[in-house]
Amino acid sequence: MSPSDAPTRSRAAPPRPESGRSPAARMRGSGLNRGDQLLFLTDAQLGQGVELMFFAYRDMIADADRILETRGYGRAHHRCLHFVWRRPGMSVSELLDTLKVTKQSLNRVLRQLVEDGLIDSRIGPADRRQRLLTVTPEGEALVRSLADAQNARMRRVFMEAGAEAVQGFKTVLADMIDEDSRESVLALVNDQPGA
Amino acid sequence: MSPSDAPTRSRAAPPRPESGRSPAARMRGSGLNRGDQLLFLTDAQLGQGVELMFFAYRDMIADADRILETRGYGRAHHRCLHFVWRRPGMSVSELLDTLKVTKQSLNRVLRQLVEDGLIDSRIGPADRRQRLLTVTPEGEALVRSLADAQNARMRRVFMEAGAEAVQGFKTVLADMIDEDSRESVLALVNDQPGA
DNA sequence: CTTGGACAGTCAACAAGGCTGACGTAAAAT
DNA sequence: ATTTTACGTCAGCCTTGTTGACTGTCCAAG
Repeated sequence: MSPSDAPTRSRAAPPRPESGRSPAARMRGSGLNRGDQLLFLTDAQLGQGVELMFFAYRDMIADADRILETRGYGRAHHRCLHFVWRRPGMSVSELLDTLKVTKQSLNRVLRQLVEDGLIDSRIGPADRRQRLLTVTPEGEALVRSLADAQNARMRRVFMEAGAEAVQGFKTVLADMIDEDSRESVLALVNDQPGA
Repeated sequence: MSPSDAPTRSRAAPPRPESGRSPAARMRGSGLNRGDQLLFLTDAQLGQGVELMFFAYRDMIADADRILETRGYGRAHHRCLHFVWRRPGMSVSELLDTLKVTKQSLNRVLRQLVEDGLIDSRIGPADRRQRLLTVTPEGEALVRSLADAQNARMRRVFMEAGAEAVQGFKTVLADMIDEDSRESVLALVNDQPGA
C-alpha cells in the first residue's frame, strides 16, 4: 500500500503458507513486546483494519435502515432517538456534543421527532434556556425495534467470534475514539443497565 | 438498555487461559454451544458494541476528512479513490459493487476525479464497453496522504491494544459483514501486499 | 437596576451526496 | 438482426451536513 515505490501488483496471491492463523495470531505466542510489534505493523495490516471498519459499519447500519425507511426517517433520526433514549432528560447541547453535528442540523430532525410525538421536549426547570429531551412511549417502541434489529446481528457475531474476540473488539474500538472525548463516551457506553 | 426485564447478568469475563488458538477455534472444540453463550449476551452488551462502532467510526473518519476538506473533496471521493488504488484497473461496475451506491451517484464524483487528473479512465482492451480505472501519480499522492492519516491512528490503537485484541477486532468485524458479500470482501481486504 | 456578554435554541438558505427514472450509445452476446 | 450489457448523462428529489442571522434566557459587572 503506501510505501512510495509502489509494488505495482504483480500479485497473484502470494503463497501464504501459515494460512490457518492470522499474522496477529502468529505473533501472539512469541516473546515480542509491544515495542517490537511496531515493526510488524505494516501499512497493509493497518489498512485492513480501516477497510474492515468500512464494510462492517456499512452492513451493521443496513438493518436499522430498512426499518427507518418504512417510517420515512433516516439515520439522523435514529441517532437522535437512540441517545435521547439512553440518556433521558438530556439537553439539546448534550446531544449536540454526543453527535458532533451542528445544532442547526440536529434541530431539523429533532423538530420532526417532537412533532411526530416520538420525543418530548420540555423547558428545563432550573435553566429555562434548556430543552430537556425524553422519548415518548411511541418513540421507545420505535427505538426498541431498531435496537432489536441491530442487536440480532451483534448477537450472532458475538457468539460466533467468542468472548475473547469480543473483548479485543471493544478494546480496539475504545482506543480508536478521540482522546478528548474518550472518557465521557466510555462513561455513556458503559452505563448500560446490566452491562 | 432495551427490554426492561433483561437478564441483567452479573458477568465478570471468566479468564480463558487457552490463548494459543483463536477464540472462534477454541469455541468450536469446546463443550459450550451457542445456546449456552446466548445466556451471557445481554442487550446491554450488544448495545455497547453498536455504540462503540458509532463513536470509533466517527473519529476514525475525521482524520481523512480534514485533508479532503483542503482539496474540496468529500468522503465519496475518498472511497472512490481508495478502492481504485487498491484494485488498479477495476471497472466501473466492480467499483459500484464494492461501494454499493448507484452509478449516477458514483458517476458524479468519479467524473470530477477524472477531470481533476487523479483517476485515469481507459477503455477496456478486451471488452471495450468497460472503463478501467487507475489512479494517476497525483491521485496516488492524495490517496497515500489519506491512508497515512488514518494509518497513524490505527497504528497507535493496534499497539496500545496488543496483537490479541487486534485479532479479536478483525474477527468480529469480518463476521459483521453480510454473508452474501463476506467472501469477496475479505478477499479484497486480505489481498494487501505484505499482509 | 440595568446592560452586555455568553449560552441555548430556532429559522433560512445552501451544498454534498445519496436516490429514482428516463434516455443514448457502443459493444457484446444471442 | 435483435437483445442485453456496460457505461454515461440529464433531470429532479430527499436527507443531512454546513454557515449566518436571529430570539430568548441567564448572569455578572458597572
